[in-house]
Amino acid sequence: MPAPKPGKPVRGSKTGRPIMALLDLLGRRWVLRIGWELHDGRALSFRALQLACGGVSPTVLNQRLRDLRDADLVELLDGEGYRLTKDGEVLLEMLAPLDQWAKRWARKTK
Amino acid sequence: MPAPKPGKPVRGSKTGRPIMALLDLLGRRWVLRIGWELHDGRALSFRALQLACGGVSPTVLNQRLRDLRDADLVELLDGEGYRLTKDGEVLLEMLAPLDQWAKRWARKTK
DNA sequence: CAGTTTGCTACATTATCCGTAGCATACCGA
DNA sequence: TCGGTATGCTACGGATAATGTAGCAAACTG
Repeated sequence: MPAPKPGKPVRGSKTGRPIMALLDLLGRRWVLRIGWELHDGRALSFRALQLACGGVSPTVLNQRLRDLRDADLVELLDGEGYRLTKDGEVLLEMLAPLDQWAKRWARKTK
Repeated sequence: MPAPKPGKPVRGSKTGRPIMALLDLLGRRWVLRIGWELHDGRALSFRALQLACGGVSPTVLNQRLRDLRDADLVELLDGEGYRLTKDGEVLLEMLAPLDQWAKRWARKTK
């Protein structure tokens, strides 16, 4: 499955609405987690990122990184490793409050 | 794979950190989309929801709905169909700005 | 020149998803 | 009482995606 692009039909939507492409992308396995590990300008090498994600298989990791790079959310810097782009940072700042929500969730679920 | 719970080990994390469980849940296929279709208190029948999601197979849809119900994000109301719980609404309000972001993204990607 | 680290690929196995068909229950009008 | 329709949902077989292990080629390091 190719990386979702706004304007193109994606899984479950032929209209090309940007939000649909985004939901498709973010809903792919490991994408949210990868973003989470890279937030706040943190750059990680392929292997460090793999480790941070609890040992994802390099196959999927690489595929997701390609998806994210195609979407201009992540970039590979020579000698620095992978890092969020400016756009990627903006997107992930939006997801930051999820951490708080999750903590409340944990308290309630007990 | 069982529905992720805060406090329990999930895919890629054995620590039980709530955010990890949440990222696992939200990263499952169709979860974000289902939430998106149900936002703002909208209740949809199983079949209407299936249609709204572009014809997802009922197998996965049911599995995801079960995940979401286990997480108390979604509930099935007799005669009303599926709807977000209060917690679910709060979570989805956080994701609302994604729509704006996606639109800017679309403009840039052109 | 051996050892390490880099990003990444190959390959076989397993898990997940998909599409279609269909079941059981409940309602609704004739 | 008999379709017809809608409900939530399951069965099943085939397609697709993810996993785990091994390893390669290039760059750097001692």
